[in-house]
Amino acid sequence: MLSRKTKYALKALTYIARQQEKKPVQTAIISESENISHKYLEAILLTLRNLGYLGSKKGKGGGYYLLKPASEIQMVDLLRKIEGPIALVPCVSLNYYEKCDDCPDEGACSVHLLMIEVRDSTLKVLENKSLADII
Amino acid sequence: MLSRKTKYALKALTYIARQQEKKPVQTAIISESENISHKYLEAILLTLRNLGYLGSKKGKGGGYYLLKPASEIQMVDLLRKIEGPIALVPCVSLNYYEKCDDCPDEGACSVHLLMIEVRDSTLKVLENKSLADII
DNA sequence: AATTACCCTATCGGAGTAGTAGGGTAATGA
DNA sequence: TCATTACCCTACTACTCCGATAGGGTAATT
Repeated sequence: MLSRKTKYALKALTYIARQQEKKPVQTAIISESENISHKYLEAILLTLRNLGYLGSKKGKGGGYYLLKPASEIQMVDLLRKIEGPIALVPCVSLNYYEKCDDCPDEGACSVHLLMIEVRDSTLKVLENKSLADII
Repeated sequence: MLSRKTKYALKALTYIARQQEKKPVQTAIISESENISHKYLEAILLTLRNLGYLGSKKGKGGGYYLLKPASEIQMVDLLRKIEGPIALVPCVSLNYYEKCDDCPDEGACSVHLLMIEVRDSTLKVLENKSLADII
């Protein structure tokens, strides 16, 4: 299941990306439009900024804005950074790999092999999606 | 992420399905072979029995056994019943649908549309997999 | 009748999530 | 300059779920 945090991050990014002008968007506006708790959204936007997706401008007329064109923001990267692994079990994760403490042999594990297939099909979708695609 | 419960359930089922003879398999044997807490496994096997996947036999020489051929046990069904929804957000779940409290219009939600694609690609994998396929 | 193995209830610590509280700091415009 | 606006940061809390444990009860074999 996708966390609310990730969902909010996606919604906020699409909201910002949808703006015609490059003007910064205020957090209050996003939180009202998308029905997200204002303070909670602040924390998320801050994360997105620290990840290099957003820039911010303080003072009157300030807010958040995209640092890259929406077409260059890939869904896979975003989800991995906010949500964590794409894979459903750590032992098939490409970016967050962890060995199972119980499995002596991954190659012989039926769950392992099944989850690789699931992971790959999910990746296929996410690797071909940018922020621009979902606006 | 897949819960340990589901992973254990899959492992237990494959273990039972691998037996040549139709003889019942004891919980103790499964828990030792697959490194699963014995008591916890008991609860899982009980669930699988109540779901109609397994039968059980008490007394000496008892244990659990498959009620259906492995080829008729579909991964989608199993995962849905043990783990819950396949979808990553409730609003795109086919079997566990729930409306988002924040979204006024699902059709306009970018997250919604993206997650439908992810769900469908996952389903495509799981719908073509039976227990027999992953042994 | 004793053994074996299934069956059930209750409980618990730990981890993570969503959200709140409250304040601080920097940069605009007037 | 100075007040306003809006970003920035820390800490805390209520809540839920998960994996696991404890301890016993019951039914069916040999």
